[in-house]
Formats: sequence, C-alpha cells, structure tokens
Amino acid sequence: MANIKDVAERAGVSVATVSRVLNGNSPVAETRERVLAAVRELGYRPNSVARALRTARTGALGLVISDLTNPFFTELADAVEDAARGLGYSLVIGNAGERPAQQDDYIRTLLDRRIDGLLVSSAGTGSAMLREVVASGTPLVLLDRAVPGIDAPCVRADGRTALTDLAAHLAALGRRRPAIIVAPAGTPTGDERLELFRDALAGHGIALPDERVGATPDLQPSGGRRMMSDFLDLPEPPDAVLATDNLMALGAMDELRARGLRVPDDMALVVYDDVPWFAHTDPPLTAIAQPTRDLGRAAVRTLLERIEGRPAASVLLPARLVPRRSCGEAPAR
Amino acid sequence: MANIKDVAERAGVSVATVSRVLNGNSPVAETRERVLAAVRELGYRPNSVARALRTARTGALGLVISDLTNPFFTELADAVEDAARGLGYSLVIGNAGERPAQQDDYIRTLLDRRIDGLLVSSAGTGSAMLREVVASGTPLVLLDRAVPGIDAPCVRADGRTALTDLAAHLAALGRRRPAIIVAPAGTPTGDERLELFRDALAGHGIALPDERVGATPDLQPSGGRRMMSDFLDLPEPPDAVLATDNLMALGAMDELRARGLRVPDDMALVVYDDVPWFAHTDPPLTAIAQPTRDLGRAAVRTLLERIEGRPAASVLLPARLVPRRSCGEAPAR
DNA sequence: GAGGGCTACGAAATCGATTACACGGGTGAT
DNA sequence: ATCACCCGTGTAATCGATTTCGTAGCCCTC
Repeated sequence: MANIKDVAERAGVSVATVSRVLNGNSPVAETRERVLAAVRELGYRPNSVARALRTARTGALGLVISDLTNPFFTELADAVEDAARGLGYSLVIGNAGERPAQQDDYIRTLLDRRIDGLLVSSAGTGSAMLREVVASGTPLVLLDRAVPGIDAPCVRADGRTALTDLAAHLAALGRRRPAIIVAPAGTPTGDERLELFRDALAGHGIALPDERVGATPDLQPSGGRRMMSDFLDLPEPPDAVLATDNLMALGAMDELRARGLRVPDDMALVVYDDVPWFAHTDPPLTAIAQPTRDLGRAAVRTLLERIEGRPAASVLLPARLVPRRSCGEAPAR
Repeated sequence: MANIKDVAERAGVSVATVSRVLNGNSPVAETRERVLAAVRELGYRPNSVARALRTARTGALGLVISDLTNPFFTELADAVEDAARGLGYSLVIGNAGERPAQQDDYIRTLLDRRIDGLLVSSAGTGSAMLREVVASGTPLVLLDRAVPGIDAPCVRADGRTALTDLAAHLAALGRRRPAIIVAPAGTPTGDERLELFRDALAGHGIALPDERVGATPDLQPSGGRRMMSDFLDLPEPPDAVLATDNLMALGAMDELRARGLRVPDDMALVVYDDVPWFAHTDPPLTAIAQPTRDLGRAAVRTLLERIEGRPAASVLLPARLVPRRSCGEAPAR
C-alpha cells in the first residue's frame, strides 16, 4: 500500500507538504493539485495507525456491553455504533457476557489500544478496572448501569414516571397482588426498579411483600420461568407480574403457557424493555419502554464532551409505559 | 501513562531490553527481574498503537455485519466476537444496516485502520469496495452471504438437508400448497433458498408456483406481513408458509393473528433462523436452524488461516430442521 | 532600496514501540 | 593459549504519519 513518502516523491514535494494538503492545515499552493493527483493515482489512504501514534488520538471509541445477545443491549449497541459513526468514530466492541472478569479483560485491552473514550454498561459491580480507567484519564461514560464509587457520568433511563403510571394502570384494572421479578439484590438497576415500583404501588394502597419479590441469579429466561413458577405455587399467587428484563419475561411467559394459564385473564404481565418482539407476542405485552436509541446517542454525545475536555453531567431520560393488552382491557390508544 | 522509556530508565537498562523481556524473545537475565519490577511499579502497559505501527499487525479484526439488530446476525456477531477474543484479537464492528454505501464506508475505514483481517456479511451485491479489499491483500472472509466475483472464502450454512427434511415434513402432514417468503430476487441467499425448497418439494410431487413466492423489498416484519396478506387473498391460499428470515416470520404471524387465523390449524408456519425467541412463541415455531455460533467460529478460524498465510477454503455447515408444533402434530422429540 | 512581514515549503524531530546490528565478555574446543 | 562462538545487552534504524522550526522568496511600506 502506498504511503505518504510515495505520494511525496510522485508529486515532487516533501512529505510535510503532502500532509498539509491532506489535512488542509496551511497551504493552498499550486502544488496542491499535483499532490491530489498523486494521491488519486496511487490510491493513497493515510495509515491511521501512524496518525494515531503521532496525534495521540485513535478516532476509536470502546464499548463494553454486558450482554450483546440481550435485545435491549443489542439495540443500545446499535444506537451507539450509529452515533459514533455519525461523528467519525469507529467502535471497538467487547461483550462482557455478564462476566466481570471478562469485562476487565476487555477494558484493559481497550486501554492498551488507546481508544479515545470508553462506554461501559458494567456487568456486576466489579469496579477494579474501572477505577484504573478513571485514573488513566481516559474519558469514561457509564451506560445504563451506574457503578458506585466510580466518578464518571452515567447515561440511563429513569423508570419513576413509567412505574408510577404502571401502578396506576394496574390499580385501575383491579390488580391487587402484584409481583416483581428482578435481578439479584445488589444490582443497582434491580434494586432501584424494585424500590420505585414498591413506592408507586404504595401510592395506591397496594403492598409488594417480599414473598412476591423474586430475584433471579441471572438475566435469563430460565430464571424468569423459575420465579414465575414460585409465584404460582404461593398460597395466594399474584395477579400481575412485572419482569424487569425482557429475557426474564420470556421465561415467565413459558411457565404460564406450560401451566395453561392465560394472559391477561389469569395473570397480568408487564415487561421492562420494549423490544420489538413484544409487540408480536400474543397478547402484545404491556411494556416499560426505555428510550434505548436516545440513550445510545446521549451516551456518545456525553463521551464526546469529555473527550473534548468539557465537563459532562449524567443523563437521565424518562422511560414510559406502553400499555398493550397483557393487563386486561385494550389500551386507550 | 508510562512508556517503555520510563520503564527502561527505572530498571537501569535500555528500551531494547525491556521490549525483549516483555516479548520473551531472547534474554533470561537477572535484569529480567528488575524490568518486571519496574513494569509493575509503573503500571506500564505497552502502547499497542506504536506496536502495531512497527510490527504491521494491529491485532484487530473487522466485522461488517448487514444488520446488527436482526437476531440472527446478533448471534453471529456475538459468536465472532467470542472467537476473536479467544484468539487474542479485538473486534472493530460496523453495522451496514443493509445499506451498501454504508458498508463500503466501513470497509474503507477498517482498511485505513489496518485491521489484520476482515469479515463481511455483505449487504446487497455491492462489491466495489470488496474488490479493493482483495486487491489490498487484506485477508477477507465472507460471512453468510457469498458475493459473486469476489475471490474469498465464504462461510455459510447449507440449507439443502434441512429443506429436504422440511418438504418431507410438510408432505407427511398433508400440506399440499406451500408458499415461501424470500428476500428480493437477486439476493444469492434468497434465490438459493427458494430453489432448494422448490426442488425438495418437487421430490414429493408438490409444486411451488410463482404466485406462492413472495419477495419482500427488505428483511423486515412489515414485508413479511404484506406477503402473508397477499397469500391469504389468493383464490387458493397456501396451507403452509416458509419465511426465509426471522423478522419476516414475525410480520407473517402478525397478519395471521390480525385475521384471526391460527397456527397450525389454519396455516402452517416455518421460520428460517432458529432464534431463541421462536421457542417461546405460541405455538413454538418449527424452524430451520443455522449453526450460527459454529459459523462465527469457523469464520474466524478461516480468517486466521488466511492471516497466517495459509490457503483457506470455503466452509459450508449444514442447517437442520427443528420440528416444533407450527405445522401440526407434536414433534417426535 | 532596505527592512519587515507573509507565504509556501522543506528538513528534521517526534510519537512508542520492535529489531537488525555491533560489541564485550565468558565458555568450550583445540 | 587462542580462537570461535554464544549470550546478554546497548545503539540506532525503522514503521508512517504530524508538526515545529527554519528559510527562501515575495510584496509592501517608508
């Protein structure tokens, strides 16, 4: 592949001139044409590795995502990728698969690669490597999941309004014994959703006792299914279940179907994360929609602020309730 | 961040020695300990940009995927990412979103970044930039979709056996009027699936007339829905439909539901790509499962062969029929 | 017409690693 | 005892760009 020296020789100028023409920094001479012609003829494309070394900017962002195969994170990654490209950045992606060790591995190699900035939707609360990121001065933005003790802006959705609306929705439909399936205790996201939901229900005089709070070890269908099964085995089973992750909701539906129970007649079901699929289930599931693409965009924008040296604050975008038919009664629309 | 010179000074040796200790190339001296101590104390990590410039190897692979939000490709990307990491490579990802122009854009920047090898599941048949990749000498492996005129190994699934089995399955269940929903004509994947299906059906004396072949402009639910609608409006509607992409199947299901038709009683439905979700639909959909993760692994392995200068052949892995309940009768299991 | 200020450009330093080459000193063979 | 060789190490070239600094030539002004 042709390099800048080849171009310089062909155009009969120095490499400095070639570089200047290409970066539009200073000159505007008639050499310009000769240089551009040489570039064209040789099919020259600057080596961005060399450029990165010299300028200390790689033009790449790192994204470490907790689980790429979870549709919510897929869409998030897609939005991030889109935004990054729009701003001229490439994206180096790492899938932690919810394993903190792997996440740390990735962060390390991304730092070695001198990415210009890092986005992390952290698996677990493992913050050892994240602390190093902060120490290294690499711009960092947390995505979807805040990490205690890490001083970096966090971009995520706020479920308060949506959960308040959901409580009202359930109360209006006469559901008195709600339940919730959450991530393991200690997960900031899970804890928060539980707390907000409980508060919102309290506003309608509805309790959410611990027996109707099911924590799964992982965010997988199997966990959701087991929790639903436990709920159904209670002396007084719930009449509505909120699954705080889309995969867990899938499992919960399986269990209902396996027992021959129908949604919404026998059980109301609500899912956190409005992935397109849920509009195609039978019945379409009432969902809490996080503004996924907006989150991705906002995260990249925030990261760029940091990269360019400006201060950047955390971003909290409202999630909203999307009523469909899984709690009874058609949505107003 | 500390660099190799800092380490050298602290250890009282030359940078060459530091490099050699770290890369295990030649020495085994007692300086070794001093160097390692200095590395530890300074928290030194080699700058891979500099290393890449010098060695002409970036340790990164590029993946241009046709549509990241399509679950089939999500899983494929995930498998590729996994395999790449396992072999010590990072993955720079680009989502073409089925837009050839964007695909070319990505390929260009990936080449500029001097990735060690490139995986492309090509959107459309746009091969201009792919031709350049081949010309540049960058190892290239095509994924899932072959591109005519591009001399590079292609890793994909072979649907022949699965479609033969499907034809038998449908024939055994008494379905005589099958239909197929495919990608636009001219798409190698779509054309091939149509042809194989038609051949397989012919083996059972079943015809697949053009009126029961629906081509959608895009691989989206909306297209699948429209095609299903067209089929249902035929004077003699089909009694079984094969959707050759999972998203199109979703749309097809929507249309059936909207018309109050039931699967499998009123219509048998089969989906290409066995994404986990289809096991959770009601009824669970009979599917043609591509060995997605194996494809990803094989693709990376093939790419590495090329990177290491060995010749590499195309790989064709068999897809298989996963009978569930959407064509009638419970699967044997 | 001399000095000052631009402009356009080249020479060379630089980024941070790897590596070819040179060299000093120890070891083993003869 | 001498020579060849090897081992461990340092010096310096190198990868391909960007950027600082210097300079030649030009125009302008007084």
